[in-house]
Amino acid sequence: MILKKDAENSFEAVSKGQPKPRLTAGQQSLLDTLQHQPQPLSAQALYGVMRRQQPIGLATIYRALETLKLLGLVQHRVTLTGETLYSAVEHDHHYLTCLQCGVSVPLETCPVQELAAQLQGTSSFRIYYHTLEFFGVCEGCEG
Amino acid sequence: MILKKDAENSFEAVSKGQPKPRLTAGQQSLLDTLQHQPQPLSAQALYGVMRRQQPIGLATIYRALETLKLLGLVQHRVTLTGETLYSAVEHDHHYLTCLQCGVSVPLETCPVQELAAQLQGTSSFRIYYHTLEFFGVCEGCEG
DNA sequence: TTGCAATATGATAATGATTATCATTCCAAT
DNA sequence: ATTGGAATGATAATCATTATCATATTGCAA
Repeated sequence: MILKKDAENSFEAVSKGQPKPRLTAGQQSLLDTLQHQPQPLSAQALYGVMRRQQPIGLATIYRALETLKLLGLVQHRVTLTGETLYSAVEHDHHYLTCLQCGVSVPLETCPVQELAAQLQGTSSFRIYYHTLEFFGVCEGCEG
Repeated sequence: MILKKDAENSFEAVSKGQPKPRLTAGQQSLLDTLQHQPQPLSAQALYGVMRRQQPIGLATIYRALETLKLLGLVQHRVTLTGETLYSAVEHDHHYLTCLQCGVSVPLETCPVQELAAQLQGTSSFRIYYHTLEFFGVCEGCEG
């Protein structure tokens, strides 16, 4: 999925004849915040970041993330410790994670785009994003 | 990674000159149970299943799953509701999940094997398994 | 075989991220 | 301006997972 970078309302970029919900100020604000992060963030971390700018409740963060996820604007992945990390849907960010120490190394390549496109045609799903993660043991832990 | 199906001790199949820990009775039992499941199961579900055969504590299930994961014998994935599902590492099981209703459709193809092999060489990781998941909205929910 | 040390197990309490609740506030359309 | 519905905040509740700790089991050496 391709996302125009500086679209007024980012939703435009992915809506394809869908009903067009407007983002609330809070949701837009969260999306902006997320788009300026170099790393995926947990809801709690976002809470900390955003609260420095404006008063906002934790529950609102969770709800906004859920909404944005449903709109295909935000994607998630789950760490080994069970926290969910969120990021704006822009590029692919895939990881190689050590099951032992938990360190995650971002990957460059993503061979999944083609399959995604193919699935889009084959299945009856409208595909928003995907996760691809490798798990193993890193050199340091390989003892 | 290829796993001989009826190996005495399944660990043999993936150990490649590693220190060779023996599985405890409980761990082996859990692995057997998992290998006979057609679907990935949560720890709690495994607790329910295994308890019908023999007395076993929930904490033991979690510990055994962790151990087997570190040995490369068991893999995990996390559902939208936050529960972790475990399965024996045998085949690839990838999914297409609806963000709205949560339904998961298993996929057939897996284009990741080559990349995995490549990564094995490039990175300093010993790769055990990977997850590949697509998220979107299914036809029914596409309102 | 006996005894010791290390590891595994069970039961249960504690943790912590996420959700549900509910009263209040904001918005859009009448 | 008024009203109905959605959004928000604060907080309590939920629930999978972890930590704790006492007990049981195993591996190993004498």
